[in-house]
Amino acid sequence: MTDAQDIAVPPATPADPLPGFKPLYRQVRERLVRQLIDGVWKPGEALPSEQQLAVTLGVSPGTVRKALDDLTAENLLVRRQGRGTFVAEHDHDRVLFQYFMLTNDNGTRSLPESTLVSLEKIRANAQERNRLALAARASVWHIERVRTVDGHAIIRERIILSADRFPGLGDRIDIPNNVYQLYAVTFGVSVARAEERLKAVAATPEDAKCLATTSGTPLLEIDRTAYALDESPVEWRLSRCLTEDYHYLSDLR
Amino acid sequence: MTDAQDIAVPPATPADPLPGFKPLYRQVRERLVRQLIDGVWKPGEALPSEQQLAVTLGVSPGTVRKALDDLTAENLLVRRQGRGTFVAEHDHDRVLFQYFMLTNDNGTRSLPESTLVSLEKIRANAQERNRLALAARASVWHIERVRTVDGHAIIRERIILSADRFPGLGDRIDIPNNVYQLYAVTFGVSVARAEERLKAVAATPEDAKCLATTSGTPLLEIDRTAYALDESPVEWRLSRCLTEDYHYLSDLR
DNA sequence: CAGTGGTCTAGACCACCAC
DNA sequence: TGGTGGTCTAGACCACTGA
Repeated sequence: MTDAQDIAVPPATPADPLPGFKPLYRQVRERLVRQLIDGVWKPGEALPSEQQLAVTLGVSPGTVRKALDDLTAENLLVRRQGRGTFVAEHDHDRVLFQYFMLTNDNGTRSLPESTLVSLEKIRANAQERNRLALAARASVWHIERVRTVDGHAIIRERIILSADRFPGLGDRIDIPNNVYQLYAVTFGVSVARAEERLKAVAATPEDAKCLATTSGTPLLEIDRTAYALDESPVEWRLSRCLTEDYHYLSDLR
Repeated sequence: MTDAQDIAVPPATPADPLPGFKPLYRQVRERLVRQLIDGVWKPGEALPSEQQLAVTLGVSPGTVRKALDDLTAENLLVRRQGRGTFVAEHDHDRVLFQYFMLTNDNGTRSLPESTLVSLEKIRANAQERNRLALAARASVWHIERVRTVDGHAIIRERIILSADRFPGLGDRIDIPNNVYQLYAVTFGVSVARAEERLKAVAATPEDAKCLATTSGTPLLEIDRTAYALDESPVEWRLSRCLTEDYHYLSDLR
């Protein structure tokens, strides 16, 4: 067969409207992402084999492979030789290594425990609407937590979520430590990536109380926006961290 | 031809000593990296074409391509369609986007100007020897600079380098703003990647003087170790940044 | 126009895993 | 043992660049 520059459209899917010519493996990638968004395969489940996907999509195995390689590099899929290709889960390790960069100065990494301070639903202010791309009179959840390692409070965090996107979240008695798994399993929202903006700030009196330190102590403020598979903002999280015995690790490459 | 599980060793290069079986494209990658280290192709220069490399190395074009793809993903090479594959340079854009994460809160990015404060050669202390993997009585350069944007001092930085690896550096009248280009062009040392550890600290009186602020002001401390192509530590850099109008941008994905 | 990287295909065999 | 991903090969054609 020679170049078939577009995927033969199988069942019912709105074909890309003359996209200015994307490579085939790009189109395959986007088809797969859309199916991930639609929940065709859930986190932890296996995709069809490369061979099957190639047949289904009417594309050569090499092209499917390239698309899967890309998605794996983006941490959306996990490949296990001899077993298959799986939808990435927000398990302990992924959250620890991909979404938690605070490291003990002695080099060890661990996820702090969380203690819920408050959980309320309020009308979103302008900044919150902007960060989460919400409509004019939308509401949001405010989750306040203190996070501890070995009984030492090191992080004070506030999480802000669209109340529409996470209905009934406030009725939950327990907010698990790993909220990204909660988002995925209970609300069908998978966090695909995040951006963090870091500043050094002075502890407010309230910070000082939560973190057992003194007002004015320098804290590392982490301002995170997390995005879903469709690039919509899912979560706005503001953390303030004591960095006397910890540091934020960033790899430049 | 069927699988040739090892590269045919052309001229004179010590063949890998039974590596426990690395994939061919890995071996190709390592051969290429070694040639980069040896300066066979200098930053900005073009490598031979994929076709030529394949013939030279006695490997199929697809295998060469995979190795080049990996090196490109690591920012060691740059590919330009229709032109060739080039050794990555530490030009303004690379330094700005790969090695300078401080961003104005309004979203603009730019490299601050540098003002040299002091440059001296001293005996390395234990911590410096440890960070730079130096021998017992080695010496180091200390470069102190203040960095400004629009006349505002926002960063105070100290750079520590092995005096042996950068001979005669102290005789230079000018230390350019872009030191990584200096390392590469003048000393043949290419920085390949770096790790940064971030903390919030209180400004010392000296910090306060350099940055036109008050003692105790929260500063973002960036502790960077930069590594060469052979993974040896090249530079230890300690920066203290005013983050009232700036933030450190970190992508989680 | 010739030369380069970029895409796509097709098929072989290897390494690993579960049964 | 059969199925999966991982590697390697071979060759066609496309897209881009510069002379």
